[in-house]
Amino acid sequence: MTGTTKKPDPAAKQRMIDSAIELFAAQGVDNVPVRQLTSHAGVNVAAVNYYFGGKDALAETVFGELSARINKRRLTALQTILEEAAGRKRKPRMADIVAVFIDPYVGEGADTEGMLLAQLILKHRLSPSPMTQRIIAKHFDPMAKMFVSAFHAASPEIPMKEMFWRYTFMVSGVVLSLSDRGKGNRLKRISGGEADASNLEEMRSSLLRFLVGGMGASAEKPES
Amino acid sequence: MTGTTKKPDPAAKQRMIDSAIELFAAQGVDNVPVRQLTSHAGVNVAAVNYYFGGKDALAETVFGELSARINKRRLTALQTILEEAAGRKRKPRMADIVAVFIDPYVGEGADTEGMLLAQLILKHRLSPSPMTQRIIAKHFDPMAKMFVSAFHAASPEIPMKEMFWRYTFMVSGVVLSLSDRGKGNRLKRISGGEADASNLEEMRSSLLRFLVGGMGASAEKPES
DNA sequence: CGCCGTTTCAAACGCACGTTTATACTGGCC
DNA sequence: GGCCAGTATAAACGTGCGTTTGAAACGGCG
Repeated sequence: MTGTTKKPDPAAKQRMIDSAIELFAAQGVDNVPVRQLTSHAGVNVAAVNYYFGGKDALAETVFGELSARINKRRLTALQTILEEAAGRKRKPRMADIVAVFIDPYVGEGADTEGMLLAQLILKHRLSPSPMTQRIIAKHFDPMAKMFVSAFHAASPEIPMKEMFWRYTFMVSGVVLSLSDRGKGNRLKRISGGEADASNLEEMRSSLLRFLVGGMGASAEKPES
Repeated sequence: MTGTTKKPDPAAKQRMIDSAIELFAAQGVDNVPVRQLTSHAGVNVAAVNYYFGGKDALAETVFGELSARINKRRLTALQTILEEAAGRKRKPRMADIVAVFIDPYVGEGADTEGMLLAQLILKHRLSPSPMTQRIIAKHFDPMAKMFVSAFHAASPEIPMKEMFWRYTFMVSGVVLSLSDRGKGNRLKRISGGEADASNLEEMRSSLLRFLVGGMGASAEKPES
């Protein structure tokens, strides 16, 4: 026999999580066969069931940690902005709030994390499952309400109902735009190579302008 | 034997197309097993291969007709707007162009067609295939360029590159927001029932305001 | 050493799906 | 009536997937 052995491998579980993060982010959970994941992690197929109880449970672990981490950061950042505005006796700035929202997707060092987050939201929108439902309800629904009221504080003349709509548009715009990389790359194609969704920095600044304009737009019927 | 016969059924092909439109729009191509489709159309499983050559080819037929129809309408509407603006010696109105873009999704009577269109774009974004690639390249890429230059005509101070970005954000926002119906229904949940993406009329007017604000936003760094 | 709980592994299972096959039936035409 | 191109049908096929199985290997411990 060759030297291949069956030694217990204490780091196996973590390697599976790391592989899951990388592959789920790049391809989406449903496009990653567990065999690809396990071979990428250097682990037997059965390991994912042995350690996590199934592919879905592994995804829940990964998404759960990600969501907690991201929304904790967003929560404190949002509170800082609101308190600072209250200290100045002024309204919070739209652009600051939008930045807090989009930075997990397109901020510095968001590369893998941002895509993973986008994949979670996309998966939940396209085929909501009990697993995605739990994550969204626990981590994102409360955050969403805080964002909406922060937006409302920044532009109080816009009704809350309208803000809920705009929040939905914003989430959708960010999440799906972020997925325009790799093969498809429509932005790059139609722009003749001028713009490219792989350029996160550029995407961030364009997104910021676009979203600030949209979130703060007058609630009257647009005419010109 | 019962009265079930095997008579040739000349309308079978059309019934399959109708069923495909309805089911693909509601569930997405990949979530419609051919057995569901054929039983919905009252037809044998093999019929889709016999008449179309496969599920993918059936989808291409359906999407091809849809895309041609929609973009022909959009093209003439866009030209009317541009000519009318030229006649007035004024810039075209942002809101008019945005309306032309979103109406296939959320305009009057867009219900099934809009969802079907959204499913096509979503499918192409999430897993581009040769089939979706053909449809997009033939019907939508030229249209996209016309939209971008129309937007540029409406707001010439905004660079073309920026407009390509914003066009991507717009497409993403519309398409993914439209998918927030049925089970998930996040908008309805977080808004406490105030807003609901099933209300197309309301969605249209909110979208219009949001997108006009975003597409026309200043290209300078936002500050307040 | 001998045992035992834990971990690893190759193989197989069960299922859902798109597709193909072989056969049976139909209606029109000579 | 007899043939034939076109169509309809049930059954089977092949594939990719997540998961399960049963046995083998390991490491710590008495």
